[in-house]
Amino acid sequence: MNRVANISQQFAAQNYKLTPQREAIVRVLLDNEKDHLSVEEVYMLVKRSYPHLGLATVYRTLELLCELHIVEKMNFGDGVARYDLRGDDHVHMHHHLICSVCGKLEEIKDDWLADLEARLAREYGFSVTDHRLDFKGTYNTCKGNGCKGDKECRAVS
Amino acid sequence: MNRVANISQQFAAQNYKLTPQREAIVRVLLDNEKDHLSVEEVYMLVKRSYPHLGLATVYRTLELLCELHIVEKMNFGDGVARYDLRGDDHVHMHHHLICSVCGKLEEIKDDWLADLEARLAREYGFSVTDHRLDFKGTYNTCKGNGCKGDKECRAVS
DNA sequence: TGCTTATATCGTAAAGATTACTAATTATTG
DNA sequence: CAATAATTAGTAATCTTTACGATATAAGCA
Repeated sequence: MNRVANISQQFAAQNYKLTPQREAIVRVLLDNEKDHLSVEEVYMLVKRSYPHLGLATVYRTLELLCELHIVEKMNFGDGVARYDLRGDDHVHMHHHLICSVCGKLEEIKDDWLADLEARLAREYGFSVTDHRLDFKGTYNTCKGNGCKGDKECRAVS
Repeated sequence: MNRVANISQQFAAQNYKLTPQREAIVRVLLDNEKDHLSVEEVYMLVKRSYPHLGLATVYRTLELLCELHIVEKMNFGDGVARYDLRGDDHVHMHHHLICSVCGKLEEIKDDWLADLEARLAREYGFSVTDHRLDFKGTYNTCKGNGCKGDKECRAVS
């Protein structure tokens, strides 16, 4: 099924309407699925198709999408919230590689933690609904390019 | 060795001084090692032993401690940065369990990801210097207490 | 000791991100 | 069509963090 129609149904199921503004925002997210857009970035992109849209509407819509578990709100330490589309099944099980040299952020869509989550249930009595796993380090191809300095510690892990 | 003296040496090694203000802040962090204090919380606590201290000094000192890899800056999605003491060896390899019902935040100090990190080096050419792993879910003992509602989605994973 | 220079602090102003709020607009219901 | 509810726009207010100028403290040296 068309993904916009699918999301439209999810809105309707919770008595929300997919207004033109909201649809324009959803389309921007779908068109930039690989990125982790900030509110400001969504705002800029959506203005191309909907020039009149207000910033507060972007905030409200992203919050709503989050409530519906369509997107995930994340923070990578650059001072702004970023949003990541969840899969159709609403799970959000992927990992990030963040390179200290080039700043690249790569996504890995496997779920490597099934064993650990079983162990948490067994040993800690804790059942996992979601997780977040980020690795910080360097790509071998970036080695020797020099480090951007220790200021990177200012970013949030 | 005394941990404050140890940290004092680390300051000196980088030509920084452990001023009375900085020492008061370090002591608050050591006395509350189990917590993940925010700047505001550190500020409140340190005022007991150093009532005259300014907020900007707390920001600057925590940034400095971060630069020296003595603390780790983190974000758990409540809108403020939080700080976590690293071990004496400066590594920061532990995990968090975050309960959606009671809000408890538990730390697990094992390193469960050595295998995955080997795999990243092998398959992705990426060498890990640090990682972050948070699990969201519920403790079995919290089940049935009712959920605080889906507003939790507003928090950053 | 006194002078000079660098470092650190204080208090607050400024910046940036997010939320709150009011009026206006659009849709829905009867 | 009138009345009610939902949504949006625009902006003000809030909150966290950073920047800045003045003051204070410490270190180096004649």
